[in-house]
Amino acid sequence: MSGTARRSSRAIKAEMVRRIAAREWPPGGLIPGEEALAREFGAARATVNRALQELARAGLVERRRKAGTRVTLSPVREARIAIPLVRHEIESRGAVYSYTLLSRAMEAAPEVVRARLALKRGTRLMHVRCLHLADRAAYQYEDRWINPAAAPGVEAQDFERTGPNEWLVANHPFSEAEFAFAAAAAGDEEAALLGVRPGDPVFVAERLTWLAGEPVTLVRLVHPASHRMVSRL
Amino acid sequence: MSGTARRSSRAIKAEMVRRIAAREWPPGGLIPGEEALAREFGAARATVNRALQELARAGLVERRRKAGTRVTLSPVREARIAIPLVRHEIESRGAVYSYTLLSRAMEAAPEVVRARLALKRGTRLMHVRCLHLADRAAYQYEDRWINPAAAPGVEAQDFERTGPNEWLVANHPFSEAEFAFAAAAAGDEEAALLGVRPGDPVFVAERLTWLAGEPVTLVRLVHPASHRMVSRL
DNA sequence: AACGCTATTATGTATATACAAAAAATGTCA
DNA sequence: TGACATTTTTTGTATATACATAATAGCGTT
Repeated sequence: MSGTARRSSRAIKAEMVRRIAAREWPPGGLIPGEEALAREFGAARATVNRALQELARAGLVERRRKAGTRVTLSPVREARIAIPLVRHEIESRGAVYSYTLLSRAMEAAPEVVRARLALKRGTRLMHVRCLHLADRAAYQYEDRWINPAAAPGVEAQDFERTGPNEWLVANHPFSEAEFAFAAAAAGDEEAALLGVRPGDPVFVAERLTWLAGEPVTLVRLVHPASHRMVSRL
Repeated sequence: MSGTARRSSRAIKAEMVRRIAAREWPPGGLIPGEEALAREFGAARATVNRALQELARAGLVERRRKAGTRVTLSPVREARIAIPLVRHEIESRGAVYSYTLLSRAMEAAPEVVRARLALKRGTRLMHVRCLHLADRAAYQYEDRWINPAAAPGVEAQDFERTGPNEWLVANHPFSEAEFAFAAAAAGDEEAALLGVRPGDPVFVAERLTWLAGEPVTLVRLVHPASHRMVSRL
């Protein structure tokens, strides 16, 4: 109730991180309960709770009711990777972006796609294939399936001048997403489009998005091996 | 009962997601203020605030004081990628982890390594090469350079039974890191070790860490192309 | 010992209240 | 008009309180 500076959950969190780093709270060790910490820091339990929940989300501690909170034994560090629009990615490198539509059609979803999107057999999806170029050189090959049920209006889009991602991002936000990255050997068609030899290594990013539980789109983005995805922690 | 469920921040969040999905709250559109929403949902403002903050963290809405909350128009989203210990990664798949040390020596840093770590010419580093196996099959080839100035005690480690990463995470935490992911063609030695043919695609992860500005380690982790790095948003 | 019930306890979350902070909107003055 | 200070609005966060929920520990019965 006092007008003095309150203990911020951020400061509390920082101090907790320090203790974990300094091994005052050793890996695997049980740390004091929220009430005790609240007393120690001179803060409300809710404030300590917030700090601890954030640490738990960051993977530094593990919490269980009744059992208490303990420092994670093997802190899984996390790297954050920005997923920009291809166009911005290319333009930010000072290159000229251009775009080519390869194909666009409503098709019955192939079994692999249907299964990954958990759709009913026979569902028809919009299938778009296109190429993104940086300074006229192939930069990314995009093979995308869009669920019209979750993205009404797709069928009216021709995707002649702008890619489906730009349209989706502007019109159909997603609430959940799954990303996968891998290396693969270029297929004949991909190779021809990207200007590499069949069998050459390519960098593949796959993205699957949902909005409120309904699958929106599954996309496979293929880059030549020279592509590097970089992230700083 | 349904009364409590209705007031939960989860339920409120779900309803908000639904409205965004249904475009009742269109992309770029301003949504009602917290107080109005609290009244509408029959909840406290703190509860609505929590729901909105979670939506903001997920990138679905953008919030600014005084300006209010609006549905995100062009989300430059971020994927978080977990960087676990190889051993845990393998064991969590239910496979048996094993480890083989290939070489360990103090060496003058090659020019490429020296430059990336911004070290003085002639600096000697610990060079460790090893292999991580899942159920006796090659899973990851590790080629690592460690700066003894930032990781005192390396020279006393033989790395016969456990890899350098386990020792590093337990003894020399880092404050900054740079990650890079790419596809590459397997070199002759890598290919032999990983059981693939030279030139076959491999997935390469590079990691560079610093502690308080001083470079600690540079590591190149090579996986067969079957490896997928997955992340959920 | 094995099982199941209950009490205990730490975390999880909602609420009302109060105040802080940021930023847009507005007013003031040269 | 334009720069700068002030007001107002909206989100951000701390607090005390209350109750919910999950999981353990303990007890008693068979």
